[in-house]
Amino acid sequence: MKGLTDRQRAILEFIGRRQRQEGGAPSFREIAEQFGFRSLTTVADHLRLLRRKGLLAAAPGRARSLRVVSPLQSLRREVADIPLLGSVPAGFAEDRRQEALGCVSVDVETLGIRPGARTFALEVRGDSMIGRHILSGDVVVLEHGLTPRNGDVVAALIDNESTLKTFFMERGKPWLRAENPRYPKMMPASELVIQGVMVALIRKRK
Amino acid sequence: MKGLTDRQRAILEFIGRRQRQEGGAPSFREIAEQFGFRSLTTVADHLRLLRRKGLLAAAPGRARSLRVVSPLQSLRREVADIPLLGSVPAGFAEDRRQEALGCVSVDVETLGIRPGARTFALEVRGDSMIGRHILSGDVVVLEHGLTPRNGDVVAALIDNESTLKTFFMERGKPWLRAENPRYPKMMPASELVIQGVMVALIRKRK
DNA sequence: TCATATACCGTATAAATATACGGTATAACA
DNA sequence: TGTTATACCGTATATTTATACGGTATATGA
Repeated sequence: MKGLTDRQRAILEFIGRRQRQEGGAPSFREIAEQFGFRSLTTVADHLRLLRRKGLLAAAPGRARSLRVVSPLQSLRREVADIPLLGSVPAGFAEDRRQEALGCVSVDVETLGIRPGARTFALEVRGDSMIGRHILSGDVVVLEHGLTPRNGDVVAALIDNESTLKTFFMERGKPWLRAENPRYPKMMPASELVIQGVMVALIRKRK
Repeated sequence: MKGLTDRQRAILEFIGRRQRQEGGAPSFREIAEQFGFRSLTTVADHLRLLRRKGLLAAAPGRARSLRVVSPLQSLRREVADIPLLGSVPAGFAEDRRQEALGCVSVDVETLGIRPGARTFALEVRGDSMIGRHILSGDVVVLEHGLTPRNGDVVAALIDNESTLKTFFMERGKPWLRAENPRYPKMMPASELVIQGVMVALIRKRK
C-alpha cells in the first residue's frame, strides 16, 4: 500500500477530469462504463482503496459526491471568470452583452478581487505605460465602479477607445497621465469616462 | 418572461456557488432545504423556468447534473492549480511534498502553460529584475524541465535560495545576468541548478 | 507454502433522486 | 373580468445510485 497503481491513477485522473470539465463527479456506473468494468463492485473496490490512501473523498450515500483530494485542493480558492473584452463600449453599466473575446479564469485571492465585482480584462496595446512596467501584450484586469486612489492605473474612454493612464489628483482636480517620456500627455479626468481601475496584471511568455 | 425574478436569481447563484465550492451541483432536495421549500415541485418549477430562459442546463434523469450556463462558460478553459512555493528546495524532482504556501489557479490558455507540466510559482523579492519589468511582490509562474531560450528569465538556486536571472548563451556557454544596473553581476549557468523557466507573471494592486 | 493485496465478476437492495400529476394563492395585464 | 405567469403545497413513482455480500484469479512477499 505505498504508491498508486496504474489503474488507480487512471481512475483518479478520470474523476478529476470530469469534475473540471463537466462540473460534477461521475457516478459509479459511469466509471465502470469508461473502463469497461461489468461490475460496480470493481469500481467500489478501487474507490475504497483511493479513499483509504486519502486521495479521494466522498459523502456516504450521496450521489456523485466523489472529490479528488490533492494537496493543493485544500489551498484552492474560488475561481472567477473574467471576460476579456476587445474594447470597452460606452454603455457599460447594464447592457454589457457577451462581446467577450475570451475568458480569464483566476482565483480571487491571487488577484485580490472581490467576488461579484464588475471585473473585466483588456489586452494592452502599445508602450504608453512602460514607466509603470506595463508592457504591450500584457493582460490587465480592471474593476468597474471602484473609486481610483492617487497613482492608480485606470482605463479611460478616449476617442471611443479604452486607454490606460495613471490617475492622480492635483489641487482637488483629477488628472490622467501617460507613463512614457515620449508621450508626455496629460488630460483632465473629469471630462473623461473612467471604465475601470486596474487591480491586477498578467503577462505571459511570448 | 423578460428578466430574472429575485427568487430565480437566488437559486441560480446558490447552484453556481455550490458547484464552485463543493465541486458538484446540489440535488433538488438540497435546494428545497436551502430555501425552506416543503415541496420538490417548487424546486422543479423554478428550475424549469431557469432552463427555459437558457441559464441552466441539466441532463434528464441524471442526479446532480445541474449546470449554470453563463455566456463566459463556453469560453472557459481548463484551470490549473499551481503551487506557490516559498523556496525551491534542491531535491525538486521527485520528493516535492506539499510545502506549498498557497495555490494559484489560472486557466492554462491565459498563462500559455501545458497541462500536466511541472509548474510552480514564486513571489519575487527585491528589484534585481526591474530591467525586465518584474517588480518586488510580483508572482512569477515557472515551468520545471523546460530548456531556456536566449533571454528567458529563469529561477536559479544560489546559496540555497531561488533567485531570478536572465539566461543567455555567449560563445556556446550559458550565463545568468541580473537586470538591474545596481547589480551588474554575471555568473556561469552551468555551475548552477536552474529550477525553472518563467512562463508567466501575475501582479496585483498593493 | 501461506498470507495478503490487487483486480475483477454477478446479484441484490435500500436510499437518493428527478420528475409527473393535481392542486391553491397572488400579482400583472389586457 | 378573464388570462397568464410566478410561487408555492402534497403525494407518488420510476430511475439512478451507492453499497453490501459472496465469489475467482493473479501476483508478491514472508
